[in-house]
Amino acid sequence: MGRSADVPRAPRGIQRVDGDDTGCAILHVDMDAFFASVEIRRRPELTGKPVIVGGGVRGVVAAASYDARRYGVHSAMPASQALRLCPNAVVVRPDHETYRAVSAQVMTILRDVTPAVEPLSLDEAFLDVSGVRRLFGRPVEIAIALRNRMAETLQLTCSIGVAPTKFVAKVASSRCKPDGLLLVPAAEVLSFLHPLPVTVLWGVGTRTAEPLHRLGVRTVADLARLPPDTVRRAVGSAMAEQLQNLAWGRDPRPVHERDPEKSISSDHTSDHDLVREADILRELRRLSQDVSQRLHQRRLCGRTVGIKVRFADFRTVTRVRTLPNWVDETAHIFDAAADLYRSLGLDRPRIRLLGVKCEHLQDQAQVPEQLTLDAEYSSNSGRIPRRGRPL
DNA sequence: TCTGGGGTCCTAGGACCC
DNA sequence: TCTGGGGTCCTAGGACCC
Repeated sequence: MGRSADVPRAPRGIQRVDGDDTGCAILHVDMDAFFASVEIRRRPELTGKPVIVGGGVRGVVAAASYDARRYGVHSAMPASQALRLCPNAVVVRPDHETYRAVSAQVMTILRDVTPAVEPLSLDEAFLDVSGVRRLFGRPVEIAIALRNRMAETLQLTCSIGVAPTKFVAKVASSRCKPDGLLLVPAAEVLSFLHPLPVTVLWGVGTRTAEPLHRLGVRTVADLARLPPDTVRRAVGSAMAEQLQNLAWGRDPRPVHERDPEKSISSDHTSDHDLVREADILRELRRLSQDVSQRLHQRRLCGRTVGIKVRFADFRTVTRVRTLPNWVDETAHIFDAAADLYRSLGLDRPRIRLLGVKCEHLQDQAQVPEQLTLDAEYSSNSGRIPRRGRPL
């Protein structure tokens, strides 16, 4: 079947390929409405329809096709609200296994160009193409070839930003979506960034935007020109320095492969609030088992176990405990989680979400065997030396 | 309107050690 | 008798990102 002609052509995005791409070695590749596009590819009858991936009693939108976005639907929006905005949307339950498999194909295509690929999530990655110029041509030529390759072999569209730094490349890809390609030449970085809203900066979400807005900061240029002391007082010193660097186009972070994972967690919002302790403990055990399985898959164990409890009123508490031993078995993780839960001393709680996590991760091979033995652990259980705040 | 699930990083205070 | 300063680890909460 001549499928390449059937690539869903939502509105074609901005295409800017002219200009000097010398020094623009960073590409940010972002698949368009990834989960939704994968679902539409699997069920072509959905082409042209508003598709929402997500849903559930208390669910949110994980991805929305561009036909759904026209109604104001966007990811992370409560599904109930999305359906009010777009009652004729087709709601599809997420199928993360398939998304992971397609994501692996995407990353393979990227790594065919260069090993310098840094995945950010299933549907996004940075590439540093400075080392493959002789092999594959200028950065813009590489970006064009990648977009063609995605369309031909995967029947999926992506948007690519080409720029001198990661941050600018990422902003560029977000400004040309969907199905776009945007080059930001080195000489034009500031004229590109400065008119944009300050919220495009990495780290400026709704909360950080508040003090900035109070200072009259609306655009990246406003922030760039503010005295550093003023920015520090508004957002703290670490954040201030980072934001002003980004605002002046300074972003020396290299493209590198992912760091090892630092934590593994599993949490779940129940369709209906949990109130009975037996139900709560059953859920903690299920989550502990999930965390344990993923630790085993990665041949890891952890030394710190934590829980998260979100009440019906959305108030959230977390508790963590660093154990004397490394753990990876369900029973050990659950024992610690249940102990932490009981230490909260809750009286008839209404709980909408429970979570379990493990951190301080270490390769199983590097952990002395006897430290994970059951006997040793259980003799400690419940009498773990505590520091800091009593629970 | 009613808020998922997977993560990372930062802050601030306290304990503890040298 | 009064009391420094640096460094590390631990914990709770929160902001942010996809």
